[in-house]
Amino acid sequence: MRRPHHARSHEAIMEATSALLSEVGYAALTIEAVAARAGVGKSTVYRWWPSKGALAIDALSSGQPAPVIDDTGDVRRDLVSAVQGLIARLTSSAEGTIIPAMMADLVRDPELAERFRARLLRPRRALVATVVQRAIRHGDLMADVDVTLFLDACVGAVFYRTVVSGEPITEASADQLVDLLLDGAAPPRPHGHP
Amino acid sequence: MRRPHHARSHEAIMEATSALLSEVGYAALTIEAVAARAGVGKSTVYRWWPSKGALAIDALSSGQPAPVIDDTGDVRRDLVSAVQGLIARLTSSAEGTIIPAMMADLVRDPELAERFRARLLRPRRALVATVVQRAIRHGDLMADVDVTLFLDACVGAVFYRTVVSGEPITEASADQLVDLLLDGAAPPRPHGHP
Amino acid sequence: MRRPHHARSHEAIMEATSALLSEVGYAALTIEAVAARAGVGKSTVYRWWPSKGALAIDALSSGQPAPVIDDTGDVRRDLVSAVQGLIARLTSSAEGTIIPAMMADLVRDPELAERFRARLLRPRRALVATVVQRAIRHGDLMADVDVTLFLDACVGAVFYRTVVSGEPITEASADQLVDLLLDGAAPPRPHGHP
Amino acid sequence: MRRPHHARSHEAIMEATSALLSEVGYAALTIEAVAARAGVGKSTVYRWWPSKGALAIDALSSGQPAPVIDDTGDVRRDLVSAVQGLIARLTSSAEGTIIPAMMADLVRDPELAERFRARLLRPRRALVATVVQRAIRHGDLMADVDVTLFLDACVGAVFYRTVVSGEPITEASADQLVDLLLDGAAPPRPHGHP
DNA sequence: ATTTAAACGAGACGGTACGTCGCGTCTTTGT
DNA sequence: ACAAAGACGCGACGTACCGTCTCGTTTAAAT
Repeated sequence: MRRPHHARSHEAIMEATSALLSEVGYAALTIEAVAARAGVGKSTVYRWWPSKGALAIDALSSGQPAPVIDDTGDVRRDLVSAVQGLIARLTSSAEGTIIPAMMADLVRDPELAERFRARLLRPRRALVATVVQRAIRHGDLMADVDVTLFLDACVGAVFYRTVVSGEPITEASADQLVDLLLDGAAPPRPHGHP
Repeated sequence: MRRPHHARSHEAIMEATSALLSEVGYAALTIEAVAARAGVGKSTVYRWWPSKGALAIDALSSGQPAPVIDDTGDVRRDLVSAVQGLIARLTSSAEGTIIPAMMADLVRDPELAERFRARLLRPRRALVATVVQRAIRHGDLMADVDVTLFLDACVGAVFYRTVVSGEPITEASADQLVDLLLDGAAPPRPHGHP
Repeated sequence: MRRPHHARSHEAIMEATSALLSEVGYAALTIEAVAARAGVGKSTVYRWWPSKGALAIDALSSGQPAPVIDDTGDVRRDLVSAVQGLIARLTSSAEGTIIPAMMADLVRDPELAERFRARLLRPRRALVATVVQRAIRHGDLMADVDVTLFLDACVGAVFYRTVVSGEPITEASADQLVDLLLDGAAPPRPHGHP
Repeated sequence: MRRPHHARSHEAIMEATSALLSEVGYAALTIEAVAARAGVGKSTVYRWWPSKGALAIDALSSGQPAPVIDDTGDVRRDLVSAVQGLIARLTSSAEGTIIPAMMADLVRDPELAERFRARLLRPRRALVATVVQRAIRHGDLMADVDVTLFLDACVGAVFYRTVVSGEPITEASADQLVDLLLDGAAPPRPHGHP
């Protein structure tokens, strides 16, 4: 069973990390500063966390306020609302900068990536997945929809636009995107695929 | 007219950067190493490039082999082929690692981000945009499709899945994705939107 | 009567110290390593020994094989043999390195120095002092010889040459040194001091 | 040809080292503190000096005031005066502590030992050697005296007594020692060795 | 053909953070 | 109850690059 590190230092470190993350961002976060701020030796940080990435992931996930996802039964409406939440989160400089900034590390370090997915990604995805799966059961989405791919397209579009392509994005974009994903870009055909 | 930096060193620096990028990746790329490898003083590098990000972008864009996009007239087929190419590029460790690794810097440095988009992104996007726009003209895609959003969804899904969600992705995923984007996830309705 | 620390750990610590001293030397000796090697907690070591110097002194003195000094009655011969033994000990890398290495600590810590003298130095000096004192009684050395100074000159010359001046020294040097100390460097004068 | 490092930093480092040596001693001297005190980056120190030992040796030798050795022609008197100087230097806490403290390092690091001998030892020895050699030429010392051994015995006795045996030593001891080395401990014999 | 100014290679410089090691003290755990 | 195990705050280690800054030296344009 995992030893629940001496509670004192653990908490101090998490708090220091959160504070520094929002003050200076991920790139300028240093383990040295975390330790100093937490009133803790560097080795104590290194003893429990293998890298600043792990530190940041734990700090983010321990302080997160359980994001709420609407679940009214109307897929379109629920998805739009979820996407709007995502856009808000990615464009508010706090989180919106941290996660892309961590990507360089995620790409290099598979263990870190797994920690990221387990602690930050999957919990949030599960919420949206629920909405999608119920919609499938209700016949509002086609039975053969690949839920995972659908989620990737949904979140990926927002993420990519925000971070990579840099095109302007507003909460209004949420409608467009959801329409695209639900109705497709091709004109409706009389009886399915030709 | 601006003197185009002394050809000698410029080329040597670009070559050294490319070589190091593929040998050690973006994160471990250092300007010191580039200068040393190019047989050039550090200040010569700094004179012409403001950051290692700029260096990498120029190195990547100067050596790129003009990606070819099929343009057969069949949107679905052309898009699938383009997405397959994208998947191949992002999962081959070379380029697939470099671009995500640069994101931390892109997010912090708007000028760098602009350089990235101008040199690497827009040229490639333009090719696919052409395909999409013609499809619109031919009536194969709906007239009100937002081309930019469509591209972001298309590329973003692949990018996000590869780098962030980490779900398995193969060239076969290209079909699924294109189907989703063209036909939508909702079941076809008899006469358009209710 | 003083409880002789729990025999088990005491012995294990002494053995670990001796082993490490001969493997890595005094400078690289650490209390952490001693404790680990002895299968003992660090605090157990600290409970009984105040410093690594004390540890080393005890380890050296507990394992020493009672150096034998010739005592044939011929001062010159006995001294030469004693000096040869000293040279051998100081130039064999094991002990020869440990004692000079401890000097930094001896100079800083008077209690440690006293422990060093009591446990390692005086026992050995006493043996040679015996030889010298008998020689004085027999008239082979002058009555006003300061035994302590004589011993310091004798051992100091060897020690200093070995460790500080670094001049080559062999067992043959023993003869030269003893001759110098017994006969002096000045030419013999007809009737004693003028 | 040796590059005479950028004079600025070189001097600042030497001064900081000297100051710290006399304030905290050799054992507590840290390169970090030297750099800080000199207003210099650590790497600048490491660039020019391989170890704190080298730093200390250079600092000591660069600031030394050319010790004066009496050379009156009377060997006994000159030697006594030289030994008195030596005693004074070794018992004044400044130098007296530094050199023994360095010995642990000298013993481990032959290059450092050589630097020590070249910069600190040989210059001083040369002065006394001159006195001894002239005495030999004048017939005041026997022709077959090994000058090096004589010096080692002379200095070694003082050094050893001060640092190792810890016996009390005063400037008066100088007379005793010189008498011992010049006249020997054995009673004068009528006509040389029997 | 000579001058002149820039760009150049080399690399020292003051810094910052790295990740590691051992200190000596203090706490927990298990027997 | 004691001792092993080892976490803790601390401080220094020696290394790697950062971005800036002299240094002479090419090198090619303008005289």
